[in-house]
Amino acid sequence: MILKSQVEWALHCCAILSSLPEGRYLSTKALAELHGLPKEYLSKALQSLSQAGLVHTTLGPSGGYRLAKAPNELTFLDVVEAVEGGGRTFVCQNIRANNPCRPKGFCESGPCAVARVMWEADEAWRSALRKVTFADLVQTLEAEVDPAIWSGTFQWVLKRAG
Amino acid sequence: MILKSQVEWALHCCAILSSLPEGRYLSTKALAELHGLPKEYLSKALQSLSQAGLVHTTLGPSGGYRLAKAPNELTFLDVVEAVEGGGRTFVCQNIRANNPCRPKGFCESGPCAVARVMWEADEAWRSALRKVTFADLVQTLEAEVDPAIWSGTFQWVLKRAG
DNA sequence: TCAAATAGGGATATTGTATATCCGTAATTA
DNA sequence: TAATTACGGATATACAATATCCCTATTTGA
Ligand code: SF4
Ligand code: SF4
Repeated sequence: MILKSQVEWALHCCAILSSLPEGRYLSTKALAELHGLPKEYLSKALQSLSQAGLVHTTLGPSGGYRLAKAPNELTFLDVVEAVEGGGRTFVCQNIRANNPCRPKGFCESGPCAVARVMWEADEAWRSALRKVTFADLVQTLEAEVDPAIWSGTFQWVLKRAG
Repeated sequence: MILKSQVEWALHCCAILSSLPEGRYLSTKALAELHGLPKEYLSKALQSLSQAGLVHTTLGPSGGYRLAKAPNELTFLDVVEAVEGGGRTFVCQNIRANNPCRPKGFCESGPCAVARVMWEADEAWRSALRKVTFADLVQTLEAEVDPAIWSGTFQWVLKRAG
């Protein structure tokens, strides 16, 4: 059970977009170059973000992406669910219904204890991701990343932002 | 990102083994029949439990599986990790290393903020599963499952347990 | 006005993992 | 001794993740 790599890509892209000045847009091409990723495939991840309403887009030269909300309104969970989907990690196949001791046509009353425990764990996972915003992330990165690289990257991005 | 169905199978099998009288063993064949599952494939899941040391096995006729620990010592996390593996759901591909603004050979100092957030969420998930034991589960099931089916299943199992 | 650049979407190929089955071996029991 | 079991290896199948390609509509800017 591993998250698709698109999740990492989308998280990094949103981190970059979070520190983009108001009103500027950054293209798929720039984001792909910056992270060393296949442009066409990264585009799919960004489209997922767009469909989820997390980013805003413009067309044409100098077009691209910007965040649709302020960084402190955008959570990790938003991004993860946009590309990974909001489904449960535990899908119940209702194998209890195969129990030969049950009378035919016996109807179960709701999800059983096993499934509920697993779903609570899912919720704990989501809850942890919901607590962290991209404002938090940028703050941490600013403190941790080498200042030369940080500002170098910022300049690199600004030069390409439309 | 979906858990394999083996996880559900293993959880159900451990639930059954939890209410098995001390010293008795239940075979793959019986467990497969009870849940309506392919015997050969279910066997792989049970072998995972065995390799993880969660169950004890005996060979020959009347052989099979029993829990290696008491039900209140066996957690959901034990079983889930035995069949799904203990790896992280977020695997960092270190795409920050592709940043063209970085000097060549620049060496990152440990995992970055993005990965840490994701790993903390994983830990929250694991923590939730670690809190629930099979003693808890059996207690819940006894209270919820139709008494006729519960005791019927118990008899069915006893008849086949070696 | 027009050429270039962009997001977006559909089609498709490739890869990898989950699912499932089959068979041989060693151990154990009745 | 014959039947039954766990176990592991090999293999086949189904499906999802990964990756690329191509076409369209839109917008920019020269
Ligand atoms: S016991 Fe729970 S998890 Fe298992 S099949 Fe029934 S509802 Fe699903
Ligand atoms: S920023 Fe974090 S998650 Fe992304 S590649 Fe670097 S270490 Fe991995």
